[in-house]
Amino acid sequence: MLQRMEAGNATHVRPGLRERKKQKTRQTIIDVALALFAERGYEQTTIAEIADAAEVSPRTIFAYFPSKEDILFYDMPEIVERLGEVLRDRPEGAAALDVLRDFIAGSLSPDSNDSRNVALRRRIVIVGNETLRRNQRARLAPFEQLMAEAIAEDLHAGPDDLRPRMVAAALATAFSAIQDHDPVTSPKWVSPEQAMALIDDVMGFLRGALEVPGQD
Amino acid sequence: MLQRMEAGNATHVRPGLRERKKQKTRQTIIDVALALFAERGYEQTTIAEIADAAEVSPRTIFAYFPSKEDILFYDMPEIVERLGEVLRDRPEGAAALDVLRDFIAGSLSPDSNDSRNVALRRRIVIVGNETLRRNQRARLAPFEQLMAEAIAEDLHAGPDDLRPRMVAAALATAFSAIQDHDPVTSPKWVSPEQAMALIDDVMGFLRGALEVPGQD
DNA sequence: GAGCAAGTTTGCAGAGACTGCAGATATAGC
DNA sequence: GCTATATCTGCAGTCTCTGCAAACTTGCTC
Repeated sequence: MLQRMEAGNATHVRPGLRERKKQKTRQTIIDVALALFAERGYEQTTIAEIADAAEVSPRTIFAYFPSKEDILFYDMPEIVERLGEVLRDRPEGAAALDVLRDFIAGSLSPDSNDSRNVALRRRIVIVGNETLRRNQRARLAPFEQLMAEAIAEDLHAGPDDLRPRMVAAALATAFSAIQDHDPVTSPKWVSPEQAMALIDDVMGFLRGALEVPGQD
Repeated sequence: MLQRMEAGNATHVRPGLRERKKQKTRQTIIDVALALFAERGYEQTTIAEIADAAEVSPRTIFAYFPSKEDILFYDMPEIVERLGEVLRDRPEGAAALDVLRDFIAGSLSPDSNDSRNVALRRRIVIVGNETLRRNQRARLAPFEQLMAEAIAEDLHAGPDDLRPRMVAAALATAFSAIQDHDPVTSPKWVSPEQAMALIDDVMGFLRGALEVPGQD
């Protein structure tokens, strides 16, 4: 099912044709869907049109994504997973907030101009639609959950201590505020440096909050 | 269109038959819908069934509520409005957090056993459904918005200061955590006293956070 | 390379939310 | 009672999403 590559990195494994084809189809669906959403709006784009542009049947779309919206938010599950790993594997004594800071720093400097454009286009689509804005916020819940758990560990907080969840919520809010800063009126990335300065402010604020005694 | 009542409070105005009938229909829809949701689950209840039980046509349901979900969250717009008023009309110098505290205190002691049961039933319905849980969180956004604005005023914070939004998010999170505390496994109200103690903890935490210097 | 098992794609039929429209019905005010 | 106006309803239609079974691909074995 998996074939080792003869050349190059010995641990690198090349998936079979079937798997590669699937990945390609998935990517095509994402690409054409995002293009259509950006061009004519999310609601104005039907599954049938996406299927048509991706040259698959409408039924196939649903073999890849549970819902139309999941096409737009295609990368969330992966990111949640990565964050989960990072937090789980953090060395003893590494504060959750520090790990989070670095994780966010990492996600602020995207790999390529291309993925930058994809991300930007997507943000414009989301901001332009009430329902999507709502649901984006809702989709942050898994992140909040992970962050809250990690912070709770750091604080040795019991399940009834609301502080971890509050801090996680504050972080999620701050992060989306920074990320979605005016993508319509000024469709530019906040420069990564600016963003990190803001994040560090936020971290400072939250650290301060957690250090105030008398709460437990 | 409106008729003054002959007896009783002189400023009291009694709506015409048309309006009263509308209110009654609306209430009936809400009642039967909540009953059906509680009995057989949200997804398992169709608009047609609600219409049937409320003795209106399915089409009429959509004259009253923009979507099936809005039946379940029927009271949110009203509460948002009330919170908006309370915050807008707060006397000079009354801290937003204090006003919020009182507002929450008010909403924790419902008028009647009956409305208590309605609220409890609804929470069970929501908690039992992934999508509804998500969307409940998302529907708190207007509250967060109002709170953030009021807090920003108190702090004389500029639009780029993220603290008001963070604190508002923390509050929203804390509030729903308290309210939705285990409604399935232990379908009981947290006693209002307990709840207020928790809220006061939360308030203390947030006040502490905002007092830490060095952030602006 | 033929052939089989397992995975993938597709079409079809259908449920269910929601919308626009136009005709029927009810209320308000005279 | 009569008319203007608000409300209700049925109808036809769109769209997302699902289950199912038949076609098709791929991977593997002989």
